Formats: sequence, C-alpha cells, structure tokens
Amino acid sequence: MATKTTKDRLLDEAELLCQTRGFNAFSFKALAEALEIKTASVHYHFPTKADLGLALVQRYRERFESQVARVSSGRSSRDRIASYVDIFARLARSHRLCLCGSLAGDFATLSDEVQGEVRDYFAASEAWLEGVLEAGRTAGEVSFQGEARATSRVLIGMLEGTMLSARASGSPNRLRDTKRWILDFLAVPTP
Amino acid sequence: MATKTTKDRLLDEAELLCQTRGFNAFSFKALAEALEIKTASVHYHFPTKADLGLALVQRYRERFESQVARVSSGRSSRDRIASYVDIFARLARSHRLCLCGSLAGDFATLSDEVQGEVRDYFAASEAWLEGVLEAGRTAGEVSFQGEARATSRVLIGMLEGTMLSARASGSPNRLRDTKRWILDFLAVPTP
DNA sequence: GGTTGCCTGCCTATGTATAGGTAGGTATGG
DNA sequence: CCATACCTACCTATACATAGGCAGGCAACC
Repeated sequence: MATKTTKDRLLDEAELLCQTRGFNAFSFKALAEALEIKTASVHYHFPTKADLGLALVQRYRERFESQVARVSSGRSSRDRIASYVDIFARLARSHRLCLCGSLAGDFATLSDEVQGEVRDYFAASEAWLEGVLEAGRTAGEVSFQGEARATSRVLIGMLEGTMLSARASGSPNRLRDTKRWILDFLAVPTP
Repeated sequence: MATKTTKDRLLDEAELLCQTRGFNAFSFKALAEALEIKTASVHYHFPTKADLGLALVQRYRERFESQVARVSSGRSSRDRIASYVDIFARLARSHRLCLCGSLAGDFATLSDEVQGEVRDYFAASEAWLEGVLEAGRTAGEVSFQGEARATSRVLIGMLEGTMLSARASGSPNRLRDTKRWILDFLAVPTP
C-alpha cells in the first residue's frame, strides 16, 4: 500500500484534534505544525475550514458506516448491538468523542453542509439501531418496551452522553459499564 | 429587586453563548458588543477568559443545585426524577445544552480549575440521582435492575446525549420523549 | 530525445480581522 | 480620598485566507 497522502494525514490530524479538543479549538496552523508543512499548504488541500470540516465528517461517516456494516453481518441482534457499542467504547478509551457528537456541540458554528451531515449521521444511526432492535425483538433475542425508534434514540444519546461524562470524569473506560448496562437492559427475561 | 449588574449580564450572555455555540466559539468582543460596552470593560470584571469560565461554571452549578434542591423537596422519587429531567428539557427547548455538557465537549481546552468544576458537576449529579433511585427503589416507587450508581450514570449520559442529538436533528422538543422513556423504564411493574 | 507544457504539492510573502490582554485615564458617588 | 465601573488607546499573537512562485513528475509531440 502506498504511504498516506498529505490530504489523508491532514484529515487524520484534524479528526484527532476535533475529537479531543473540538472543531473550533484547532487551527490550520496546528495542522500545519503537526505535519511540518506551512499553513498555505493546508489551504491548498482544503481551501477553507468549512471544506475541511465537510471532508472530515464525510470521511468519518463513510468509515463509520463500513464499521457498522461489518457489525451487521451474520450474528444475533444482541451481538450486533454489543459490537456497535464497542465502536464507541474504543473511541472513549483513546480519549476521543464521536466526531459527530463533538460537532453537535459546536453545531451552531458549522456551515450548512456540515450541519446537514451531522444531522444525517444521527438520523442514519437511529434508523440502523431501530432496525436491529425491532428485528431482535421479533426474533426474541432482545427485549424492551414501547417503540423501537424511541429506544434507539435514547440509547444513542446515552452513548454520546456517557462519552462526554466519562471524559470529564477522567474515566475513559467507563463505556464498558454503559455496554453492560445496555445489554442487561435488553436481556430477555428468563421465565 | 435591583437591576442586574454588568457582571451578571456578562455571565448571562456568556452562558447563553457557551450553551448555544461552545466556550471556544465566543469572544470577549462578542460579550462586549452584546452589552454595548468595550472589551476592556469585560476584562475589568473578568481579567482572563479562564476567570470568566470559572465564574460561569460556578454560578451555573449553584443555580443547578438550587433547582435540584427545589426538585428534591417533598414528593415521590418518581416525581423528583420527572422534575429533574424537566430541567434538561427546558434547556433543550430554548436551544441550549447543559453548560457542563457543553464544557465537557471542550474539556481539553479548559483551565484546570474549570475542568475540576465540570468533573465535580458530573460527580454531584450522579450521586444525587443515585440517591433518589436507591431511595425510590426501597420505597417501591421506581424499579430497575442492578446498582443505582450504574443506572444513574447512564441516565445522566442519556440526558446530556439526547440534548446533543435533539439539537443536531433540529428537534428541541425531543427531550419530552426522553422523559417519557425514562419514566416508563423506571415504572414499577403492575402484577 | 529534447523541449514544451501542464499538474501537483509545496513554498514565501502578505493581508485583514479577531482574540486575549494591558496601561493608564476619567467620571461618579459614598 | 478612594473605590467602582467604565473608557481610549494600544499591543502581540493568532486565525483564516490569498497571490504568486518554484521544483519535480510526466506525458505529448516533433
């Protein structure tokens, strides 16, 4: 495989900084210094910061979707959900937020296009989890009350939110507890 | 009552901007313009932005604690929790995040003192809710499995997180659904 | 096979606006 | 007199961005 292009390295660094510090807390200068190039060269690859943000969220969503697709193949609904939560747990352990969760915090300062991508990220995630929950309930693999959509939404909120509080509490491993709680919550009662 | 001091008006404006845009997305200039004074006058009240951040989070926590104290008086655990969730629902409806949730997103960029306050906010909230859950379970007013501390943490994460996704989805009223879900979740099964 | 010409990726240099902060002065009122 | 609360004026650093140049690759063409 070819070594990474500068563009990809810029996106890697921007993603790290956005997830650890926030979109408004890193600059083209910070990116340039990390790659040991000049800020003008960063502008060559991404004319404006809005362009960078858009590329960032699009790449993130693509990778996220492909992770979710891998999670979706084959196994039980319960396993899918466990693996899905693991995606977030891994992020938290490396002291990162979900990129779109981080961007949601800065939502009002984002370009319309980036706002749209973040909105779509949540809609897509909620729809995916809703599907898994509904299918799992039909198959008797998971149990919960009420509409799958409502549970899907609160569980995704829970993941985004516990990443926040885990960070503030200096407990990057706390998502393990969230995972256990969710799996217990969804457990089918043994009669 | 006396008309508000400039200091309080500055804190009001900073709180609004922090909750709607993020701590790193507003400036002394923005505060000064909102109050129609000069930036140097803002520095008179808050020498540095870290000082402002500290005053902001301390005042927020005080008010939050007093709201929680009001919620805590008298009624059932279930009612307390419902009223507690309403605090967040009101914020979301006015297009604001929880201040400490917002600050948690920018956590790495905050001064040590502000980080400490944010950490303490989460610890205090989790402890309070844990107590209400535990007492409620003992009194037979609410029902849930496992440790109260674990449920307390995930529910607070859920509140913080659904505020984020509600904003990104353009659905500031969605916290109503979160409230309903939580109350259903805690409902004591009727035999 | 040299030369022409374009493309990529980086550079220097520069510009405008903002961010956070400081020094020192002034008006007002107990 | 002195504290409060505001001001003018200024500073340095940064943020984002643009213009224009240059080196190397590579492909076409005679």
